[in-house]
Amino acid sequence: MQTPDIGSFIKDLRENAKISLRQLAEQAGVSNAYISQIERGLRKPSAEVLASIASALRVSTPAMYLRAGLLGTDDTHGVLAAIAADAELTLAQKQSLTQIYETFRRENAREAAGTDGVPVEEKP
Amino acid sequence: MQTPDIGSFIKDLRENAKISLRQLAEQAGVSNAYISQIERGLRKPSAEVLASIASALRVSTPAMYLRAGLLGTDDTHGVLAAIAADAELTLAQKQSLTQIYETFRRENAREAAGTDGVPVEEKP
DNA sequence: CCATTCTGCTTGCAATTGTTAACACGGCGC
DNA sequence: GCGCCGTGTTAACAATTGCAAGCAGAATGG
Repeated sequence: MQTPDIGSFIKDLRENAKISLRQLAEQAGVSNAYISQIERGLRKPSAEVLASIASALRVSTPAMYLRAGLLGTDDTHGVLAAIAADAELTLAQKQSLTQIYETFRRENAREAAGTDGVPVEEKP
Repeated sequence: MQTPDIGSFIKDLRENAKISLRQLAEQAGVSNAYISQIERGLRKPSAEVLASIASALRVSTPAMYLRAGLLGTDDTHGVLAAIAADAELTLAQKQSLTQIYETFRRENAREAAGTDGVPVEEKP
């Protein structure tokens, strides 16, 4: 596994924030016992719990996922992730953009020829 | 939940790719029965399984997470997600950049103490 | 000295994930 | 008719998540 351990990452963040196990548990909405087990690597938290903890620790969800090994590297261009995490788009807009982008990518991969009818605008 | 169902999304992608349940299961490395249950909304797949299915269906992991409701809206600027998904950075570089960025953001939030949702207790 | 109140840790327990069987239905060849 | 492979579905099962409740130890104060 690429993740050395997500527990010590969370623990570092928690101690850096100078809050106790129970305080973090309360803010994240999970039990204190579970936080303890997560920090020592005894349990592997789900994505939902991971996101809650990230929110409580003022860390972005993608950052936590990346650390947990849930977000990989080579399967995508950066564009999609940027879309997914952009705070200035609504969820519907994200899904539309994402789906369009994926459709384009699939078609490109299938045909592999440059006959492209719809130009793709690059957004800085 | 904002996601009506992740199952029909997967099913649509699978039928669009014209592959069977078992083919998708094999490529994703999960059981065929489980794919069936997921597509009908009987089970909620974990992030790992979701990522495997996404890979098998040639869809990016963030796109799948977004569709499953695991990736939210208000968590960050697009910067971090872009870092996470950038194929030209090593994992270690991503983590370093991410951590630095998060640290900056935390310090900004701490010093610009004004319109804040959750107060941070400071011990004098 | 004892009570209180922190800290984190351990122990059962319910709910869920994900698998390995099977199952029913349908098409095609003998 | 009978097999054989294909589709998706269901049932029983082991493994895991996540929680409520209680544990020991240290600090503080009556």
